[in-house]
Amino acid sequence: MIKVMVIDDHPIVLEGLKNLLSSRDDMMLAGCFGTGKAGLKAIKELEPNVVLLDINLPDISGADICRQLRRQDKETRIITLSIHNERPVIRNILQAGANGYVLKNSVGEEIITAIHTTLDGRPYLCRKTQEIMSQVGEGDLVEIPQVTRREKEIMELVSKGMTTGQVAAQLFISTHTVESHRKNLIEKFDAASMTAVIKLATRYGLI
Amino acid sequence: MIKVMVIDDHPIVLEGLKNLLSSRDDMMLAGCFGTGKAGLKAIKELEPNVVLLDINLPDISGADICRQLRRQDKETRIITLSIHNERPVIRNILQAGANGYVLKNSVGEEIITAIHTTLDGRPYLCRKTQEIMSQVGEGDLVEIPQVTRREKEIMELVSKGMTTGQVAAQLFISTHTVESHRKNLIEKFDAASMTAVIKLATRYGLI
DNA sequence: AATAAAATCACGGATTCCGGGGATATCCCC
DNA sequence: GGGGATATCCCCGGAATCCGTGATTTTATT
Repeated sequence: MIKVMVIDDHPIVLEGLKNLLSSRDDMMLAGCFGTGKAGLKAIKELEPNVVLLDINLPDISGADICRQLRRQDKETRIITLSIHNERPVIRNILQAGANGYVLKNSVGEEIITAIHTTLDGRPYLCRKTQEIMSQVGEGDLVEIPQVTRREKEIMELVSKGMTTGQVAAQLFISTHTVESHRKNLIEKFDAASMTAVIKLATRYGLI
Repeated sequence: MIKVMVIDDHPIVLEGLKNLLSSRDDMMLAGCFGTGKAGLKAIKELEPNVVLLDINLPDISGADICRQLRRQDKETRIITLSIHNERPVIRNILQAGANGYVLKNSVGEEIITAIHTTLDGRPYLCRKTQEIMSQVGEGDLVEIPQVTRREKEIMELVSKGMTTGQVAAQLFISTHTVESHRKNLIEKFDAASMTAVIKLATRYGLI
């Protein structure tokens, strides 16, 4: 019996996956969680064979969750779910230690296949994802930078249109500090300006 | 026999819809097009009963296509397809004259239901969309501004991180002109800065 | 305990952005 | 033909941003 855990903050997706799993008699649902924190804790306790993980959770990024699990040298297979079909996003999560990537508009069958394939020790990408990854070209060298909690916070406020001064006031820190973070972000994203950073971050689902 | 036309620039989606329609004997495919321009022309000639329209086409925005069709007082039902599940996007396209809105991660059944419902003269929103639209709150008063071709161009270049001067050089226009466009965009989006504009535009699928 | 990473603060100068004006030419639709 | 939308161009001043360079403190991780 395969123990499957689901971590996703969308109730509808959760519901759908529940139904999918309960229709199979070789799998069982080992828990449903809506946040990364709760999910991580539960994985340690319940030790599921497979985790279906939404990579856009409110608290922790999917990549971070993967890294934390891999650091503990877990055998748990991680199949990531996402609506994002951009190369850098996919590669980023795979590099972080995910075993599979399935777009949310895939059919249930693909998820079942993904579970079996990853348990066999092979990675699994859904149809559409395979297509995307097999195309050579443009966005090839783009890496998704690792942003810190604070930097993410800064990006979110800046993307709302707040100026450096306003962000500083909101976070009770100096404008100089905010400027430092902005500079670091521009450098990390290898962007020409904060505007470009915001576009990339939005597109990659970081904010 | 219901004549259904599909306008979508994603071959995979096109393929899926083709299969879906060919499996029904009360519907027929009245043409497949990958651009708004080709689609609009074809609608005038073929006069389909229903158009399945991706709202993010490379050349013309989905909302513009709806408006153009509605201006001609066509009876054609328009069912829009999209991956975007944001309130403003949905409301915008419905206001432009669409009869239905179906998220791309919906099942084929929903599309069939959408076709029948809209032909009965009623609007149709897919399950998820209904949920989103029935939630009251936050993004309620947000309208998606109507941007011109030129403004869109400016947004795209700015979002790449180009400065006003660089954009002007690229487009062979004066920096003053670029500044005017930026100002107009900020005003149209009711944003505090260009950064916020880019975020909104990215999120709404405008760029 | 030691090293690394993240977060904090600081200065100065060149450049850019934003908001407030105004002006002209073109195209499309009624 | 007139009105409206679009695209183009111009000016100015105050504010904010970007970039280089540097440093301190807090917080993990080993």
